[in-house]
Amino acid sequence: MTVEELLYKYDLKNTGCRKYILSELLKSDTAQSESELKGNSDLFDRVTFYRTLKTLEERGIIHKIVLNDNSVKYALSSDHHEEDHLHSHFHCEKCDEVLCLRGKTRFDAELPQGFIMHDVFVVIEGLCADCVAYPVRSE
Amino acid sequence: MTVEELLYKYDLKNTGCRKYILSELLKSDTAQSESELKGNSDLFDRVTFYRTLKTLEERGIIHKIVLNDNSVKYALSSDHHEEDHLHSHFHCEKCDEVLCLRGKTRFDAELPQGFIMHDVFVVIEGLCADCVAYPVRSE
DNA sequence: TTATCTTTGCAACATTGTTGCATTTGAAAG
DNA sequence: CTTTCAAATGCAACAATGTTGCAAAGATAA
Repeated sequence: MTVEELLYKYDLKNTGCRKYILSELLKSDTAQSESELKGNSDLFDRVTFYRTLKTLEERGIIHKIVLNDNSVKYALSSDHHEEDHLHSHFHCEKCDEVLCLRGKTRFDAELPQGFIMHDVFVVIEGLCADCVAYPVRSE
Repeated sequence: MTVEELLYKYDLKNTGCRKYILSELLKSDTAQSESELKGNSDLFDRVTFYRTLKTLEERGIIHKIVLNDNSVKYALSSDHHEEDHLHSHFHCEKCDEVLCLRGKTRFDAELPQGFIMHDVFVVIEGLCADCVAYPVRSE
């Protein structure tokens, strides 16, 4: 799916910053932070980035992942994203990559009487296969 | 357990900000944000608060909960905290209270080949019993 | 092409995280 | 009770991020 198709599908105008962000996210299979998305390109204002990410998130094209160090990353949502209330991600402590784990996790909770559960956000901290296989000594 | 006993147990000096923060956390059964802890008291500098929370967290007396809106709350750790690698909390969308759910949750994941899991952080978003029972209309 | 609604850039401000350094304080030793 | 020293605190300062208002530029439909 191309960026243009994506924007058309979600009834959003075909603007520069949106195209830029979506194409960056389409390129990579891991979630990206705002600064990773920006890279060293100074194409758009910081506020434009902020608002564009907000819009894309509100429309459900992308979703936000808040990590335990309060950093934030963004990833494309899958089609059946809204139906799923369990949002699981893996965060590599070494290389900082974030991977969506849709459908690969199970969660269950006994809440106190009267509580209602809407959404569950899971962040797994650990090491990805690359960082296990090729640990970097220099640090 | 008193604040003084707690500090003694963890080999920390009996200082003003530590006593203040720990007594606030002992009072309440829910997690508190830095500003909630502070209240409108101006007893300690912002940086002192920040560093004290950091120290208490590093020593394992308290732990940090990062919510999906990137706000942060703190709660006292239970004794067997270190052994447990599943950290689950409930966040009420309405009243913003955060409750620890130690031992009340189960989690399971199929990670890709070679990945290693260290810790799992879960935040459940929903409504607490009070907010279900007495919904506030004005908003 | 024009008209209109949306997006963007810029200025500005709030909150939070973070460090360095000088001063004060806790508590252990004398 | 004093001295002493490491540790804690307050202050200044800066970075990163979140957020709003407003004017200028851009996208799309007529």
